[in-house]
Order: sequence, then structure tokens, then C-alpha cells
Amino acid sequence: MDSLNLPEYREEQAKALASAVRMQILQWLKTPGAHFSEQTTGDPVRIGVCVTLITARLGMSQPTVSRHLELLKRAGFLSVQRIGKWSYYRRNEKALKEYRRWLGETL
Amino acid sequence: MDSLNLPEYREEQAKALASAVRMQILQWLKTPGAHFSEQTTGDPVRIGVCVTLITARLGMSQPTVSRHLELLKRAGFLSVQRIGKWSYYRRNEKALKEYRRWLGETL
DNA sequence: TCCATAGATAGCTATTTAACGATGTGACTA
DNA sequence: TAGTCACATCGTTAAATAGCTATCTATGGA
Repeated sequence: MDSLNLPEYREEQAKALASAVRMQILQWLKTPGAHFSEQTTGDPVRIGVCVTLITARLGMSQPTVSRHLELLKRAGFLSVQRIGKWSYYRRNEKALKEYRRWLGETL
Repeated sequence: MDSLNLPEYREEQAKALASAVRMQILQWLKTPGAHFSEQTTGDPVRIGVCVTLITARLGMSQPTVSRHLELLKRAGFLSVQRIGKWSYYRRNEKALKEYRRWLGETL
């Protein structure tokens, strides 16, 4: 076939979004304070939400959640910040916006 | 976990787009005349492009292409029109636009 | 009526994905 | 310094996906 003009990472991003679990994570992280108010070790809006809370809310095993978070991070949609024993994940709005823009003009 | 508010078909649509082959098909069909000018049995812009031409352009087996087209159709992104022995596929711009709108306000 | 053509469907295989439990690692804590 | 906590990584298994060949169905032409 013709060479694909779909960059590798765009496909990776599309795959990251093609999962109900990962879309749910992204949506929760839009308003972390509303969904993870239990977090006391830091402002969820600023630094992000720790894995334990996301795991509890999803009701699945911690390694599985870790894997979903990694895929979203690899796609560029999440960034992590490690503070002490905790990893705080938050949305990368810039990458999300960029992806929407690309899809809008490509699709 | 909380009940997901991602409707089933939104996930199906996202999966349909998470494939380089299917994205390529959608892009070609944006300007069918430019990519499938060989088609003589009907105006590709109006009625769509037949499976044989898409198959030739992709360079993969006909059943595989048929499968990709079916997934795009199930997602609502393509519609088919059968005329004689031919099936003409074309973009469903309304569904594509709707999906972009949904993603924009959900993501 | 018979054959060819277009496309869909079925069946198989290889690969990828998603889940899990077990274990490793690094950082606080008693 | 021993233990615990937070998270990542590893290894396995089951299910989903993508490709192929073979075959079926329907239409059109000789």
C-alpha cells in the first residue's frame, strides 16, 4: 500500500483513547478535586492524583491500573511527578489539545 | 468501578480510528476523485468507491479490506451503497463530525 | 443456463492487549 | 536497621484483533 502518512505516535495516541478505562481516567482527571478529594498529601489539581486513589476508584488491580497510566503517559496525555513514595498523574492539556487539533484536520 | 459514561458505540468508534489502515481509507475517501480516478462505473464523489479499487490501493487481500470497511461502517463512519455487483463506500461526514464534536467536549 | 465477477463470510493462525498474582525497588517510619 | 508503603515490573493466561486462504452469495453477461 501507499506509505502511510499517519505518524506512528498518532496511532499510539488513538489506541490510548480507544479504551473505556483510559477515557474514564482522563475524564476524572479533568476535575481531580471532584473525584479524588480524599487525597491529602497534595493538591490534586496542581500536582495530580496518586495511583492508589485511581486504583481504588477503578476497582481493578494496581498493576493493571499502572499499565493503563503508562499507556496514557507514553501517548503524551498524562505526565507524572514523583514526590516521596507517591506518583502523581495529571493531564497534559497541551498534548490533548494538540491531538484534538490534529484529528480535526486529518479525519 | 463507577459505571462508565462512555457509550458503547463511542468506544467502538474510537477503536475504528485506532488503525493506520482504517485512517488511510478515511483519508483517501475525503477526495475520492483524486485517489480513485480509475473508477468508471460511477462518480466516486457521489456514490463512493468500490471495494476492488480500495483493495488494490491498499495492497492487501480483499477479505481483509472488507473487514476494515465493515468496522468503519459499524462505527458509522462509512456508508455503503450496492449497485449491481458493486459496493460503493463513502464517508458519512455527519457521523465523523459528530464524533469530533463529542471527543472535543469529552476529552 | 452457465460462467465470471464483486464482495461478504467462515475458518485458521499469529500477534497484541488486558487482566491477574508475584516480586522488585525506592522511600519513609518505627 | 528492619519493616512497611507506593508503585513499577515480570510472567502468565485469556480474549480480542488482523492478516490470510477458501468458500459462499448474488449479479450480470454470453
